[in-house]
Amino acid sequence: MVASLSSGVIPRIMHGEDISKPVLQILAIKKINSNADSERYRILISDGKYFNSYAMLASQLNEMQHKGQLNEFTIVQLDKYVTSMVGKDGAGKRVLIISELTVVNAGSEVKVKIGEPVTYENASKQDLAPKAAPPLANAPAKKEPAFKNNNNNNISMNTSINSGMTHPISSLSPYQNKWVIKARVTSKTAVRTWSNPRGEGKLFSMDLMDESGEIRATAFKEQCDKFFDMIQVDSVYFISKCQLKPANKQYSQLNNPYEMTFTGETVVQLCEDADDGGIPDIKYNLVPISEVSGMENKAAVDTIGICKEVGELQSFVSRTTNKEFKKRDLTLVDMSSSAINLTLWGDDAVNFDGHVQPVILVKGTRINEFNGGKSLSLGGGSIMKINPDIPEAHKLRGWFDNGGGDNIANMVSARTGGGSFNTEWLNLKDINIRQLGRGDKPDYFQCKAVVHIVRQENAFYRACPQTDCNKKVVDEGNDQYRCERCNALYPNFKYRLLINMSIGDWASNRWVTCFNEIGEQLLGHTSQEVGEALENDSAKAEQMFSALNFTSHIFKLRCKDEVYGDMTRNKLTVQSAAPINHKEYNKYLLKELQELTGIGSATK
DNA sequence: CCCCCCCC
Repeated sequence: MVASLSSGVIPRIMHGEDISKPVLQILAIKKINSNADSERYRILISDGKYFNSYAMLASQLNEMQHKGQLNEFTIVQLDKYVTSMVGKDGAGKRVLIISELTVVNAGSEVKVKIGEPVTYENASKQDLAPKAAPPLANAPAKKEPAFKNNNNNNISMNTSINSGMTHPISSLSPYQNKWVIKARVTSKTAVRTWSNPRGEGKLFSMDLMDESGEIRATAFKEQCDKFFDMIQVDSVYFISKCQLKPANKQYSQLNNPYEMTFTGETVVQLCEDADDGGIPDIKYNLVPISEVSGMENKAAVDTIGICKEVGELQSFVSRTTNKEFKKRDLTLVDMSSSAINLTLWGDDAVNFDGHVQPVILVKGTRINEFNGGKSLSLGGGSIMKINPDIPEAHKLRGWFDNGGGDNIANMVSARTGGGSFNTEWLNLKDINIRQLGRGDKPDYFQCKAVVHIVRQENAFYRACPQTDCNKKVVDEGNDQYRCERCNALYPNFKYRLLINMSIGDWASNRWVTCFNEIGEQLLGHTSQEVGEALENDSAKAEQMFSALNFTSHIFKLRCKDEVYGDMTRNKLTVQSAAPINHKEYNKYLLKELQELTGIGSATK
C-alpha cells in the first residue's frame, strides 16, 4: 500500500507555512562535496506536483542514508523541519532542512516517480495560499518567521519564545543562519589566554544541550568579556546568531559535527521560565568509585564522593609546552569503600578548600592510568559541584560523618608496581635496537638481569631531615646542615641512597641508578645503616655491597635520554627489583621460544 | 582565532 503524497505543499512550506508532517517523495539523494569531516546529503524531494531540489538532511539522519533507507522513490513523512536561507542574508537560496523523518514506503516498494512535479519556484499565487479544507486542516496558520532580521532582538526573541519556534540544536548547520536555540549550559571553561604566531587573545567555551543534542560554543576576546559572567552552568538561554563551523573531532568529545563561535551579532538571553520548557536537566551517570578500576584509560567519568584528603597546591612548568600549571590532588571516597585521586587545575585548584571534607560531584572527568592505578582529572568539558543539594550527597554525608570513610579497602589510584603484568619484557640490547628513551616520554620495560658491580663511591648523600624534602644539604661545619629548598639550618641530616650498579642479561649490560627505597631493599639495610657503614666502617660496607653481587632480579626499568650540558645520556632508573617469579618468567620464555621457532603454538 | 592539563 503506497501512501499518497501531500500534493502541492512544497511551495507553501518554502513560503514559511508550518505544515504538520507532510508526506513527500525522495527523487534523488547525493552527498555534497564539502569538508571531509562533515558529511551532508542534499535531496530532491517532491509532493507529486512540485519538487524542491534544495533540501538537506540534518546530520543525525545521515545514518538512515548509510543504511539505504532513503533511496530513490522512498516516501517519507517529515516530522521536523525548518527552512532557512543559505548564503548571505537575503541574497541566497532558501533551503529545506529535515531533522526528523519517518519512512512511509521504501523506494524499492514504490519503484516510480509519482506525478510530473515541476520546480516549486514556478508555483502560482493561488497555490501559495493556505488551504482551508482537509486533508491539511490541522496545519496551523502561517506563523511569523522564527527570528526576524530586525534590530530589536528582544521582540523577535519573544516572538520565538511565545510561538515555541526555537530550533533543535541537532538541526544547526553552517547552511542555515537564522535560528534561535533554547539550551542549557552543561559546562563552562575558565577564561584562557593564548599567544601564538597567528596572534593572541582570550576565550572561554561552554557546552550547550537541549532535547535534540549538544554543541560546543566558544566566545573569543570581546565576546569572552561580554558573556563570561552572564553564562552560568545549569541555566537555560535563548541563543542566536553564532557562526557554525565543523568541529575538530580531535578535541571535541561532544556528539555534534559542528561547533559554534560567538560573534558581534550573537544574542544571548536568559530563559527565566520556572518551567524550563522541556530542556532536560544535566544528567549525571554516577559511577561508584570502585567501578572506575574496570574502566578504560581516558574514559569520561561522572562520580560523587567525599573529599577525604586534600593535597597542597602545586605549581609546575610543562616540559612540552613550557607553560606554568597549577594543580591540586584530592582523594575522594565513597560507599563502595574505595578511594580515588582527583586532580583539579587552575582556579579550581587554587580556590579549593578541602578542610571541611565536602561532598564532590564531578561530571566528565578523564581517567588517567599509571602503573595500573587510575586517577581522575577535571578538564575542559568537566564540571565539579561542591556539596550539591541532591539525595546522593546527603546520603554520603551521613555515611562519612558516621565513620564510613575509616575503612577504605580499595585504592583505585594505587600503582600496582611490583609484579605487574603490563610491563613489556625486553633485554638490555633492545634498548639500542628499539631506541628506547628518545621520545618525550620515558619508556618502561622489565628484564631479568644479574648484578655485576655495585659502586660504593657516591652511593649516598646527606639529605634534608624533613620528611618530604630529600634535597642534599650543605655542610656548614660545626654540625650545622643547610637545606636550600627549606631555607633552614638543621643540626642533623638523613642519609639517602643513590646507587649506581652495572647489571647484565644474556644480551648486554648497562649501568643503572637505584634510588633510596630500592637501594635499601637490595642491600637489605636501611639508608642510615648503609650511610654509616660507608662513612665509618668500610669492612662492613664492603660486606653489604658485595652481598648484592651476582644476584638475579626482575628489574623494572625506566629509560629516558637526559641532557647534561651538551651531552645526551640514555639513562636507566630502577623502578623496582623483584625476586624472579619462575612461573611467570618461564611463561615469557616459552612464548619467546614459540615465536622464534613456530613450534609448540598449541602448548599452554 | 583555542585545542594546554605535567610528573610518577
